[in-house]
Amino acid sequence: MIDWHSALNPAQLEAVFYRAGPLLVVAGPGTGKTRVLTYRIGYLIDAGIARPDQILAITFTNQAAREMSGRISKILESSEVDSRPGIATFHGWALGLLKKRLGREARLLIDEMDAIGICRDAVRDLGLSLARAQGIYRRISQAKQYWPPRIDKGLEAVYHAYHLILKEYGLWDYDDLILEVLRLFEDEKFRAEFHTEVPFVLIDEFQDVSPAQYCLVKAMVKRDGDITVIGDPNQSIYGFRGADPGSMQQFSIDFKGVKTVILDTAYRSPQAFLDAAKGVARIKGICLKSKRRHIHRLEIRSFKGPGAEAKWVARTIEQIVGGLSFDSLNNGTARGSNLRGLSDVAVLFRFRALGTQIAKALASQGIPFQRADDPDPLAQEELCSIWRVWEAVKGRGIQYHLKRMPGNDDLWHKRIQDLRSSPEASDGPRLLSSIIEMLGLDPNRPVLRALQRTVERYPEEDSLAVLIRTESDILDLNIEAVSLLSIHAAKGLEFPVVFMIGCEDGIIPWKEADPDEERRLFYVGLTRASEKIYLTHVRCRRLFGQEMDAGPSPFISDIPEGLLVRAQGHRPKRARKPRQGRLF
DNA sequence: GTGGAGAAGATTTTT
DNA sequence: TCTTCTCCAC
Repeated sequence: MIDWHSALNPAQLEAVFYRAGPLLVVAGPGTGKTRVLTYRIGYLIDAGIARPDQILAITFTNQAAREMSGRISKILESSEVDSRPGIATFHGWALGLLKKRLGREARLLIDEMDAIGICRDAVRDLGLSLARAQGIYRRISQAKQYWPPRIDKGLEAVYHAYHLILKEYGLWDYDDLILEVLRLFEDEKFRAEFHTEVPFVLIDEFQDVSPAQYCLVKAMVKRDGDITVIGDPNQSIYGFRGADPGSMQQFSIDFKGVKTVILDTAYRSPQAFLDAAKGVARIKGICLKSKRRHIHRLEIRSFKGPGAEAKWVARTIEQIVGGLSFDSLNNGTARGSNLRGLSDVAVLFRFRALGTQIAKALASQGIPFQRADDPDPLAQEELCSIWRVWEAVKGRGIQYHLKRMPGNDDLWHKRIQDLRSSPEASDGPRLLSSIIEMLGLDPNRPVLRALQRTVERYPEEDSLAVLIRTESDILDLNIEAVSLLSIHAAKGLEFPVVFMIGCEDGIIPWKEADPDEERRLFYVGLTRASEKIYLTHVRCRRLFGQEMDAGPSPFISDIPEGLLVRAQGHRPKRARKPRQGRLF
């Protein structure tokens, strides 16, 4: 028996039990968003309202999908349900649906790296050699965030050339998945069938859906259907991808009789952090109330340059995990030991480049850390070649992969044909060894051995890309290491101690970005912390060869002064110099 | 197909 | 400033 009432607060209960059509849940940071989603799914199943296969929950990342699956399994431990609800990202779900629906007609999904490569080809074919493929790809992708795609005049030629190549090789890029599914849904009959088969839809992080995804949501669910969307307009930080903080409001207009539930009890952040964040994001109306009683302040420090900033961050982390409690750090009175581990600490920044210096400083202090922006393992040449041969052997995009293999096309063609007709084609581990041998790689290299083990562990997994990426999964929060993250990447995560570095005008807000979105980004950063926040800025930073010395971020002055502690970056100069002169 | 010179451009990111 | 890409010569 599940004890709903002790697991959920009244607002959460209202959301979980609501049964009369479209539901909009506005959930501030740390108010139990995932909790509501998982319990709602659990309730639908446990109460016999829905069969698991009638439920589809869409999350923002694969990681979130995995986490939610795990939590639902836990909730349903005691109930006798054998199947599990569908939980996936938009893209993951779309790909599955397309494969099921189109069978052999389904195309091969390529990643961004390959898509940029194809853009390059398209640009070359058009004789526009000066244009930059990466920029073009970004613009094409931008256009495909809308339905129908918004192709501006200057882009038309490359856009069509790019898609012609995709078609020729039978490929889809990630954005195509959404658009192709939208195409499926244009068929009345298909739509009606879907409405009957999957009548319960839940969407997480709704403030960040793209316009095309929004259209898809409208197609997936009837206007008065059983849809739950949950999100926080103040955490909408993907405007560059077309997301619009107004989409939550729009939901109330587009769906019929929408019920709105507001979750305003925050379990993560202390009130001071919420108030500070609120000041920056200029939030009116909804007021989050913290359940955490302690008095906390945000500490601000100023440094001469990035080097000093990084060094200080490293030293402070060392102190924190060295066993000093926060209270003793703050006011000099040691009160018990709040021992902290490295995984309790995150360093957040506006963009990658800022993380590099911190990484260096941590490395030189011997502090273990992990970065969320580690490069895609498939970008490594060997792994990429292995993946290409694997895919070709599986019959996916043969022509395409052949073109991209180093060396002679015909030779590879023959080798791949041989492999395809041999028995190991359907035996993952054996296929992998053959490919490694064929490529002349040393099978004893640690990366390849790790890959071999992974393939053995998941013999039913057909996609090597999935295996490679799962293994080197971006961020493992259980590892004892400091997390270095962009603020974007930190969305949805929580850490006791958060450092936000580079709080300077021109960095956050980034000078070319939408200032309101930058405010929301700062809001997201501040609401990641549950115990301690350090904000740092430097007086002079060199970025892209240019000196930046515009002063601290204007957002800092939007934080009520009473919530701040201003501390010197290092020993004050004025005190030291004259004394030294006199004494020595 | 490689290597060197020169130019361009440089957030944020999911799949 | 630094990296990444393009172009052209060999």
